[in-house]
Amino acid sequence: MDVRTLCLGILSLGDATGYEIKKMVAEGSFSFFSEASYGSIYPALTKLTDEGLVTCRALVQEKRPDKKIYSLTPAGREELTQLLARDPGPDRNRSEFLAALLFAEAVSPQRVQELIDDRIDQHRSKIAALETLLDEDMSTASRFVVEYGIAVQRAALDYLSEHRNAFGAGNEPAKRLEASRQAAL
Amino acid sequence: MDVRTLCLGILSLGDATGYEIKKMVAEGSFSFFSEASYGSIYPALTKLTDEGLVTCRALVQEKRPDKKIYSLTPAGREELTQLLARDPGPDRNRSEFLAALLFAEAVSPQRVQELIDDRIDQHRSKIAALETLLDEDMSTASRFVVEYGIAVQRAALDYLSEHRNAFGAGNEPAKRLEASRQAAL
DNA sequence: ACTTAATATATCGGCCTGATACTATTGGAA
DNA sequence: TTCCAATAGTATCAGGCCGATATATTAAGT
Repeated sequence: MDVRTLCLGILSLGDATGYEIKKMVAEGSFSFFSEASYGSIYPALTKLTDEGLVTCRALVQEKRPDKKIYSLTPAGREELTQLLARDPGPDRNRSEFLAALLFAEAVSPQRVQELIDDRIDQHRSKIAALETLLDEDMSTASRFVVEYGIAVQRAALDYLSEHRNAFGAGNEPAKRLEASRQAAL
Repeated sequence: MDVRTLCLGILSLGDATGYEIKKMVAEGSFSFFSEASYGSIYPALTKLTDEGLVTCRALVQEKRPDKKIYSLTPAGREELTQLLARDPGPDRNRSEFLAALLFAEAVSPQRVQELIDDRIDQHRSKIAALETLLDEDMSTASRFVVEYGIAVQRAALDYLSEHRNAFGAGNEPAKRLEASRQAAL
């Protein structure tokens, strides 16, 4: 999902500033499945305004920098509906941690252990943060997404906890692999 | 993890061509946690060659286009060790599917149901594909990563199966949200 | 007194994706 | 048998996005 669609979607839930959108994708329940930087949010908001899909009103603040509050227009809502009608693409998971484990031939078993234990702590923190988000009067969709996130994080945590001793012996190096073996690697 | 490091890591497991590297990240056990396009792999390989971290030998084939087989040099292996010594960044999960659910106010319950059921099928396929990869004489690390992937996919599948009827009634729209509520959204 | 975090908008280099181009062979469907 | 799709390969490019950085003010912690 590109940042343009993400902004449209977030604004469909209520007005917001660029700064608030960034906070929502970084810390809110969006944080589990999306990301976006200022470098993409602000230009997207500007472009959406030019296209008439959102409107912007400036709010002058005395003790803070001025805010630009964006609102979805009917045309924007229509555009979002069109965008959401398409089949969503597959989920994408990226993990430097898992990559490091796969390439860890040169890394000591102690270091691997440390990496796994750190990751276990991080999953615990993430789960705690997601549980904080749970709230009795949150929407069905929000609850669904947050609980989904918790379930997945917990599965990772459990797997790591149960297999944290898997890397005992050394690993065997490889030379030139057969093509048939490479796919299974 | 940038494509440069990814190539170095894959080549540390055995020689490969750009085409093979692409196949491994797209279909092999790397597919669960990383991705890379030709547009990044080929330039990365060229640059790594220039830097002396990999070497390239051309293999002329009669009935196929010529191959360029890349091998890691000792300097490349050293560079990889340096790169892997840093703490891995956090995992990143992106999901258009979850986003679509959150923004689904305008979408019919029937469509939501369809979306969830499609996703359930996709998870089943992915799990089956990962299980195919499992092999008795695969390395400890590969097994760990693939099993991790299966565990996570299965958690998602289970959650979806158990909550596929969660979206019964309509959702309530929102106007301007309080900042304190937005974080919890 | 000093530094860190939070509030807020904005730009930019460079990495990366997705699409596309080009060529040739093999396997299966019509 | 003929044709199409998939496979095997390398390669480029427009445009999207991240991460870092700049700027400025205030609150709070040390």
